Amino acid sequence: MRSDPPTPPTGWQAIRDEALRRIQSREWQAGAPIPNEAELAMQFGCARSTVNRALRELAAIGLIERRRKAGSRVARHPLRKATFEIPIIQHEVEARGGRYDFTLIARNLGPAPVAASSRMGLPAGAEMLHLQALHLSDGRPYMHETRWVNPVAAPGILDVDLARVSANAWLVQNVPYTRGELTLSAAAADGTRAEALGCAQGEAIFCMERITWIGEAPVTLVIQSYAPGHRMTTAI
Amino acid sequence: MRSDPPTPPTGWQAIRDEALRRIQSREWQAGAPIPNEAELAMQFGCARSTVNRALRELAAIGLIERRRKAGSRVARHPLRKATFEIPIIQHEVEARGGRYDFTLIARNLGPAPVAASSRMGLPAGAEMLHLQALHLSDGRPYMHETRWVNPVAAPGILDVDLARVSANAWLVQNVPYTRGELTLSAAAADGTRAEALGCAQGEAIFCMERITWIGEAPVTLVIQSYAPGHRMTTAI
DNA sequence: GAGGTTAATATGTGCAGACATAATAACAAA
DNA sequence: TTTGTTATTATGTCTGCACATATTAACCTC
Repeated sequence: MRSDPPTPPTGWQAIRDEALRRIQSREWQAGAPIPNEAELAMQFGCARSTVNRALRELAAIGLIERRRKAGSRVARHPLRKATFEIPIIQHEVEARGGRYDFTLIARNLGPAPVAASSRMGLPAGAEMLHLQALHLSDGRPYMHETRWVNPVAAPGILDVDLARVSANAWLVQNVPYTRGELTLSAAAADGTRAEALGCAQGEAIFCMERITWIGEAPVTLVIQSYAPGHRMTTAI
Repeated sequence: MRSDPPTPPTGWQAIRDEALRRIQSREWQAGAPIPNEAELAMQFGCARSTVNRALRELAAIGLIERRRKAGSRVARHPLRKATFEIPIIQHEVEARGGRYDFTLIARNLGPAPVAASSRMGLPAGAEMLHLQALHLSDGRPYMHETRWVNPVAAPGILDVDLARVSANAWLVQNVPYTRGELTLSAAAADGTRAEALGCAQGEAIFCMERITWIGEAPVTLVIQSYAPGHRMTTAI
């Protein structure tokens, strides 16, 4: 049940861990400066660059703050960061031991509602491809997805048979994005989603919304609604 | 409105960006190997370690996959990672321009319900401190928090006036954790939370659950329920 | 062929030294 | 006191080199 590495790390990771230990044991107090890199290099008998590497990793996870000339100090408010992997639905389902499948519920090309176009920064009534799909695990509804695709940014998508290839899979392979925004929220299941997910209307569902851009052009807005009870977990 | 750095990056960041550009322009195709570090160092006229640094960053965000001897290749499924900062409520509220305040609703020392103790891996009926608090923004409910604290791992907390100092603030300053787990989900507001948050019972609320350990000992389990409409956003 | 051994190779990490840069402290001038 | 200038300092980064290590490819034996 233990997932720790059996052998203790060496090199820069050992130094990172030792620094971690000193922080956690309050040997290095919150808010207080820690010895500078050169001194730590002496203590650990290694090069400064090795210490630098170790401390840089700690700074990356928000445990220490570093400033030139001022040195490094233990973060007073360990503004820790949590990292989630943005799931690829098929993998996620299969990792849970389910058989993956998906159904294209709707496909319409036409003017998008203002709610969608404005989220994407496009003029009202812009022509967009609207898709609705249901992702299944062992034949049971797993996640409902409603998506708008800007055909200007992803022209090829109009010729794809999206009942065979999921829009996400196609986009990821064919229209790499340069920037994106991800929003998590909770929402009550409306009629459409309740029906698709097979749950009661008004039930609380976990939503993940993504917008991606290629350069300045918005590519797609997707709202994924998970079946009730879905949880997204990560180690911190 | 533009947040890009005005001056283009130099050094390893320039190389990272150039590699990024080649991936996004499909000059380096998804799934295909990219030139090895030594060759790229030649191309860019820099040392291999500089290329190494750049590619390591790209690997860290999941855009390329690296294996010894096999070399680096563009990830076929850009399993991108999203990083959220775990919010410190006071800062979050103030960043949104609100005035922060909080109220301790309940404080009980006694055997914890099985749901809580089992989540923390403690025997049923273990003695724990149970707290309920409401965090306010401009006097309006912002987030409801229910928390169990293991007094064995955080003994000092029993003597703290938790109506003045929030449990989170005290714990963060006094009991650094070595490991944690964070879970996001959606839930329907039960009676307690609906009343506290001033919303209808059954309304969908966004929940963040955290468990932290110090060594092998569980420290605290906290379930934070945000007022309806809360959204958690990050750039990817 | 199947299976095992050996060599080749790309990345991972280390070192010492150098200079760049940001932020501070010390100092001087108004 | 305030303001501007000049060191000083710790981190940021780069270089060139070296060796470690994981993984593959080539080879050899049966």
